[in-house]
Amino acid sequence: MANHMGFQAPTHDHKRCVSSALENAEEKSRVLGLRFTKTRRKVLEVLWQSHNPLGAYEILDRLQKDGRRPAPMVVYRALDFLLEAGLAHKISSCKTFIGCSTPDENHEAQFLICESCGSAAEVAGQPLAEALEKTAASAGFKINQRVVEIIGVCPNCQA
Amino acid sequence: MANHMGFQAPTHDHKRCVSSALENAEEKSRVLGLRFTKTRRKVLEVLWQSHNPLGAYEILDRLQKDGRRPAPMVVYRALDFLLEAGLAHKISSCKTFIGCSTPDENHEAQFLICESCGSAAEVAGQPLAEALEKTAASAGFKINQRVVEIIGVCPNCQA
DNA sequence: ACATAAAACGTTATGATATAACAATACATA
DNA sequence: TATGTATTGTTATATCATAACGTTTTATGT
Ligand SMILES: [Zn+2]
Ligand SMILES: [Zn+2]
Ligand SMILES: [Zn+2]
Ligand SMILES: [Zn+2]
Repeated sequence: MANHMGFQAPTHDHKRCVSSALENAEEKSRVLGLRFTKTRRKVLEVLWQSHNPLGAYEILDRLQKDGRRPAPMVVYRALDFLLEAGLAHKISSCKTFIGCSTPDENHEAQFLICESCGSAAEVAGQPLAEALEKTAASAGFKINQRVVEIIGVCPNCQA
Repeated sequence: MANHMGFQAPTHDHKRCVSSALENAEEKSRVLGLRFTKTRRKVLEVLWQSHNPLGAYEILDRLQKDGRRPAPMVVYRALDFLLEAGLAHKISSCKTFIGCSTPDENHEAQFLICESCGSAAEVAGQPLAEALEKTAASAGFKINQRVVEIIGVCPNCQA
């Protein structure tokens, strides 16, 4: 079962987001024969502590609580796996990482990022993807990868 | 007069791109009362040496040829000015900078970036901007800033 | 169960990108 | 020319990311 897209209400049951994300990851790894190891699981857990994207060194800080702080490589390697497996995304413009809310199928994510509360939400890509495709086609350009990061204010912070 | 959008043919007269970009910058600075100083001009010249975005330290390398290599701050400060003035853009996903090809009016740029030759082209934002707006609106999100960077293969490199 | 090879991990070191802070200089304008 | 403001020069440091290599764990064939 996939998590929802879009921004979650402040009152939502976030434990469900977490457990669902981890179950999805287990399941996807099992199906694809990927090794969802302890470190990788822990990093994904940390990413899902909130809907706010985290920098690699913030992730390190939070891993530290379970003992001594690991070296940066540990986190970057785990992140490489999670990105590769489609279980997390990188947000280039903020140099941060976030758990994928719809890991069922691999996809490139398009994000809305709130500059007030720091949360980020994936948005459905289809209409956007078409607009990108059209734009590229008219320039004779062949798309391989899309980076779409929209910065602004989320509905929760507007209220 | 504005430079063109889209990818330039390999045979195009690039000297015109350069002179036009610098003239535009002079003019815009004059009109807005900005100080288009020697360093800022030199950095913009370096950015316009090609249609390929450059990292800050690549820019430094190229400034070096006119004497000793300045400190990174020099380039980052000049870039801050150029970005602020709408004379250049940052491409987050590549950590690079490129001269703006349509500096007449301030705008956020959307880029096509060729992973084969490294060149990048601004594309007309209107249809895309509408798609983004629609997507955001349906999530109740208020847009302040857009990052759209499409990676793929340019028409020149497909031929 | 055992041997073997591949994958993942731990650790140290280093590279690449970006900013802070402050003194010195150039510039606008009164 | 005097005065305040913007820009520059310089040193140091913060932040983000990867290289390299030896050890441990895991999967697989015998
Ligand atoms: Zn949640
Ligand atoms: Zn918010
Ligand atoms: Zn040109
Ligand atoms: Zn190309």
